Amino acid sequence: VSPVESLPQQERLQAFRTLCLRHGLSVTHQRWVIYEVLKSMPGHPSPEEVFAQVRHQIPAVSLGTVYKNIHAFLDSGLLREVSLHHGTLRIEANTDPHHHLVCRRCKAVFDISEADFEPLRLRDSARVPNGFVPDHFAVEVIGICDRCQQQ
Amino acid sequence: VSPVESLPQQERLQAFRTLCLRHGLSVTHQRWVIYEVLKSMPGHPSPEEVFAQVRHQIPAVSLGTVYKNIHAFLDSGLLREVSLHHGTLRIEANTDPHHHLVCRRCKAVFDISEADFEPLRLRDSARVPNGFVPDHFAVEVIGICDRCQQQ
DNA sequence: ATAGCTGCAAATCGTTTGCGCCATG
DNA sequence: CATGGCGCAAACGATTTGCAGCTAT
Repeated sequence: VSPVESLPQQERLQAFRTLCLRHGLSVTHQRWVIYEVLKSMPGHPSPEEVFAQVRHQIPAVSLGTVYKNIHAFLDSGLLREVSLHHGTLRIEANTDPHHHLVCRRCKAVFDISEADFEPLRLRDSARVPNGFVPDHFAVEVIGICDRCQQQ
Repeated sequence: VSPVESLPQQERLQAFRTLCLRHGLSVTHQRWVIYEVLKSMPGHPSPEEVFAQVRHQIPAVSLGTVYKNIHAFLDSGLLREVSLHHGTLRIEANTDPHHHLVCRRCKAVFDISEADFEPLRLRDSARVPNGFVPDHFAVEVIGICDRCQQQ
């Protein structure tokens, strides 16, 4: 439970107003409820899952509104998506061990050799969920590519 | 240019036959062309992009066949996809610095604190594409989760 | 006031599936 | 000759869009 979530609703709303102001978004009832739902859901919800929850509080809400608001949050940088999501399947034809550089703006992906990293490993103290057996690491270096830099 | 790509076509085909045998796939003309196209394309092609290329060599090929073969490659482990692809957008509501554990089989995602990793960094010798400005790392620990383990 | 947001319904896009025919092992 | 793969077309699920009325600033 993060400190923000334990604040009374009044103060959470105030914090949300500030956040929206900073990110250039206006504050609507739907947007506020969608944000609260996002923050309260465990894991990494999909738009449909968010919609289902929001519906409990605003029965007339539309799925389109949920999508529009999620994009408002992502585009303004107020929230992030879990992983680059091209919306389409991408095949990795490079079978050499390597990782990826991803441009935050245009989502272009570049390869970078695994040998370019200092060895990566979990601390001995790391607490991994029960019984999860790690196999390998996939690293994304998020940043801005040359082209996008110049615009 | 990988060594495989520079072999004459005859030998590449032979290598492909071996690969298919090892992964339990039969060898068809379409499958072979799709594989060659995948290997020859720079970057991380989408099914549509592959389809467009394959069409140059087999005008009557169908998009469905491209999808089926891509899945044959992925399911058999002959190739990988670039990144976990839920097929749906996932929102990251956790704003604490953390990384992800991803189950290869069911694609479930768990959070793991950034503090659980030994410090991650690029070697000084690392060669990053011109002008790419790194911002932060996103690590996925790929493996098998408890539930999937037991099935 | 006015620019932005909402709900609705239709459109679009990526992907999957069912089927009758054909190629591979 | 038996199984699996092919092309085709229809189905499907996720996401986007256009629009007319309402709301926040």
